[in-house]
Amino acid sequence: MRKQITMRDIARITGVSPKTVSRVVNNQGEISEVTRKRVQEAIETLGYSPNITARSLVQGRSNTIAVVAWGIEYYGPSRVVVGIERQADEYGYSLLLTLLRAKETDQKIRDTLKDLAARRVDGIVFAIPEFNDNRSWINEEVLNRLPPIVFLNMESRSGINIVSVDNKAGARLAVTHLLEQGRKKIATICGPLRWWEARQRLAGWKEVLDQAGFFTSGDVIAEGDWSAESGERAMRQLLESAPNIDAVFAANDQMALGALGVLHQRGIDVPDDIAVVGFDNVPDSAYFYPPLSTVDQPLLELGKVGVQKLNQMIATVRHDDDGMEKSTTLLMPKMIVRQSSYIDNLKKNSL
Amino acid sequence: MRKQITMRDIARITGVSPKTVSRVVNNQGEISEVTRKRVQEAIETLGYSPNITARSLVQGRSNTIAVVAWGIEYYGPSRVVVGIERQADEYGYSLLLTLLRAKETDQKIRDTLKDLAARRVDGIVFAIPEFNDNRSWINEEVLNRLPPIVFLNMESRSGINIVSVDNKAGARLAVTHLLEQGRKKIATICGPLRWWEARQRLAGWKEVLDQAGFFTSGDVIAEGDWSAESGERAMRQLLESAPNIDAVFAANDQMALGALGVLHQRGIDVPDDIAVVGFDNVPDSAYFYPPLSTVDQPLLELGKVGVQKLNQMIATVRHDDDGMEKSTTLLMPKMIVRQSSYIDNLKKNSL
DNA sequence: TTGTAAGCGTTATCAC
DNA sequence: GTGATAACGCTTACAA
Repeated sequence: MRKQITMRDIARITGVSPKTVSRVVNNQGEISEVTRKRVQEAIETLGYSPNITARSLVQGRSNTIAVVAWGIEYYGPSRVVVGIERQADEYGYSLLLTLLRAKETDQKIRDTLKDLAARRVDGIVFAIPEFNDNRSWINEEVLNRLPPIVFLNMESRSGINIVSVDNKAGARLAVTHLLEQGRKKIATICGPLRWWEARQRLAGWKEVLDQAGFFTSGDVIAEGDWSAESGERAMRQLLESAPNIDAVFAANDQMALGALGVLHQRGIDVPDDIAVVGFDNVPDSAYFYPPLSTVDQPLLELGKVGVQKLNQMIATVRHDDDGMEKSTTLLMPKMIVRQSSYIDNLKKNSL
Repeated sequence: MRKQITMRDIARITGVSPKTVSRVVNNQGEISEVTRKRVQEAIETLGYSPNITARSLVQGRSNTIAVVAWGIEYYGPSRVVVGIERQADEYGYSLLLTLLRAKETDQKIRDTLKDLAARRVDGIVFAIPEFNDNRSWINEEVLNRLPPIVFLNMESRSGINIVSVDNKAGARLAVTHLLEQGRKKIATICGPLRWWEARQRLAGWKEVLDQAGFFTSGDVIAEGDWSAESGERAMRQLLESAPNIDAVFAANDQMALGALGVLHQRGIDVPDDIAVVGFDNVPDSAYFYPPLSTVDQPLLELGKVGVQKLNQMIATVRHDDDGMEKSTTLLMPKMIVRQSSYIDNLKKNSL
């Protein structure tokens, strides 16, 4: 990586014009085999590498999209980023990764986005979970100054493009499954309720139980913070406030894991005494003790569909079809039944 | 994001030269308060955003570094990327993320790096684990055509900059701990031995046992593939080939988790009958049943130190001090003792 | 304190 | 098929 070799250098050496070198590099236009060969050889031997920055400048597009994400050290967010990267790669985009902390101010978020706009990324995937009022900065004026942007996992809303997993439906799956297993008193360890996803999962739980005519009073709800430790706390609280429960729906697998630990300590059998269902289907959940029933989210797909939608927006903007309809796409989770909630008929009969 | 507003536009409107606008934008040079205000206002109202691509072109630096990574859906790799992102952000670099699959060919790796060079990233963090011969492409000729590059977690080697966690030392910690707990027949579930890290961990296990004069024959070694499922298989194999073991060192927490599952099924008590130690300290490991003793790797730091080193390389190249010494930096893991390997004295006496 | 001119390395346009 | 010329939007020298 000494002095940069430019197109001009290649042109001078091979005795052609820079534009011809450009044509060879980009495989465009008709070129005689002779010159093409000669140019290509010069490129090889000199180790010429086209300066993509310059190309971006003149073409007005960077072939780069940015993802603004949070918490990629956790399973869910990192899966989503993987999906985003794969689809971006497929489309030929490079991926700029920007990580935010959980509690960023509005100002910080806007500065980050402004910076991405300055870097002239072609589009942005906003993959920060919705909580508190961290969507309050969204308005037409701000969006107009930004490249095309698609939001992941947030409440449906007009004027912007969104792709979300249907968390409420996922919770419904879990609780319905528990009802089908004959459970009657189903408590929940919900996530932090300042998170939209946590509220959705709680709402799904409530919806099914309300319809079935079961209680959903406060004593069968314990709020955690997604961590296993908070799951322990919540489980202890539930055993106190509602000792006669026969099932727990935890809003994520970590909290379910914490709950399992408490149940072991107390000698409460899972699933015979209390069934447990989680949410997320983290890989380890199949090896928890006992293997955890859970709700699988299509996280890879969430990322992919997000980029697909973004790519459409980018294409639309380019063609000046100022009219791409903004919409929300919902992705469906599915139920994974394992031993923490399932008693097979053989055993059931003998109980 | 309609037509791009340029410096010229701002200049024309405020009646100053483009260069003055540039000075305002970059806070450089002395400018009268009057013009600065005027320019700034114009920038605000027009929503001007400087084109960083153009700046990169003229300055010959992109203020971007790239990370080439693998498996960020797993805890370890994602932590490393987080560390990289943080340090990059601190230095003012943007981060380009490129993900590779496990089994990429040499050619694919080289193409990827070539592309990053074309994008004129200022440096590259190569965070692909070393396995098989996926380092065989490294040679001076290739490196010379690449921006500064630092390698993470690979065998020490002259001519390149490396930052690694000392996996062998980590394994030694684990096995030493088990010996101190009075264990005498310590088996291991090692990782796939085509991985450098797996070989290191196995070597650490062997080293300590050899020194202590204990057996390390094949029947106390079972190879897994890092997955919990392979941990199950390996544990079953060990119980068959060496039924009298009193401890297992698993080369990662997932495999330890699988092993725990098998031990439960067989009614073998952990840690009374068999102690188990893992490696990685994934967050969930504190909530396994029983809580897992493990070796904590400084993964965030690995990423950070990598970027620090890279930043030095970048600075060195710029100053044409062609002489930054290439070196390997080793980071030390630490032992985390939990209940899967620890019997406190009270209980010990009563056994 | 501010302006002018040149150039960064490409590609687009239009000509030959 | 190939080339000349003018951008792209900014910064660096150097002037004023």
